Amino acid sequence: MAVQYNNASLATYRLDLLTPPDFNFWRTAYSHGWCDLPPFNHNVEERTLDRILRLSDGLIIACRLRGSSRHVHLRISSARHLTEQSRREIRTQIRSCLRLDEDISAFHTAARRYHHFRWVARAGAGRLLRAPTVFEDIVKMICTTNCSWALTKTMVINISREFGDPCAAGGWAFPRPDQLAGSTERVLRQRCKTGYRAPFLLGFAELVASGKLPVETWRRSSLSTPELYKSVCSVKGVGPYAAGNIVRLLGRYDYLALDSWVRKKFAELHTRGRKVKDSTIERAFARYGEWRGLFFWLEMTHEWHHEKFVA
DNA sequence: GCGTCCAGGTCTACC
DNA sequence: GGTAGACCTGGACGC
Repeated sequence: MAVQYNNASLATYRLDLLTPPDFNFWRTAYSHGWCDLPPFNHNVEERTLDRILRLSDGLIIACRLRGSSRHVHLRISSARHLTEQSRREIRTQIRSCLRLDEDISAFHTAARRYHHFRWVARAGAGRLLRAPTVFEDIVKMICTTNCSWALTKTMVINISREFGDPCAAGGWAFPRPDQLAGSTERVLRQRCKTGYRAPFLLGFAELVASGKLPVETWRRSSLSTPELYKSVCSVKGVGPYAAGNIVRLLGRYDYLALDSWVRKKFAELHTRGRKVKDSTIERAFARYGEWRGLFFWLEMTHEWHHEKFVA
């Protein structure tokens, strides 16, 4: 679902975001599968990341992001004039997606202590792409559980198309909680292919839309990580794997978020393919303390960084 | 082409 | 606290 830029009625704007010295655009954009799920899209050859954003006045715009040494360059397609307020919102949302305001210098300092992780700081790795909203991250994470990546993509595309608002440049904005809450289990099952996850997604959207579950406050929560993890686990359909990944996107890295893929990858890297208990994996990474979830993910995806990210 | 089996996380009921 | 079975889809496999 590529964003189209050939509509003559669209105005094009350009914005530049200054980035921290320890930031690498493409390693962040391609840090995990989110770049592959709409309303994100990406182009590996051109190293661009596309994103459809919803602004507070209801305007839906398309952005194409490209990185350089100290900037992220945005090309924005909009059907309406972009006010200064709109531009501020776009900057804020993209900065949040790319974690530009997250200080990971302590992580890079820790990484330099380990020979096999020295590449991390040199490469500017460690920031994980996230959605503009916690709501979107959690809906997508539920859609990753207990299925193939192809089915996850199908679910997310269908949810966006069924409930999201169309973008003039092509594609859809991700639906708001109230838009998803207005659905039914039947529609989610049959048209979105979410299967047994339908009541989980509907219940979650209803709680967020009603204000009973203020998930957007979780990114600035003062709760300890175990307390925050417990809150995330309280969402029906979110278990240890999904919660571990969600708290990473909230900026907490104490959980490994084990799923079948990383278990297999760990076995390949450490035990010649022999399966090991989860507790063995936990013990192996315990020494990395509060950053163990991030060290773990970067080790599991080390090949990506060396095969796909050589600058 | 059809039927069967299996993988993939989480929930609930039960022990 | 631990375990078994159900949930749903799509891919692999055998016929």
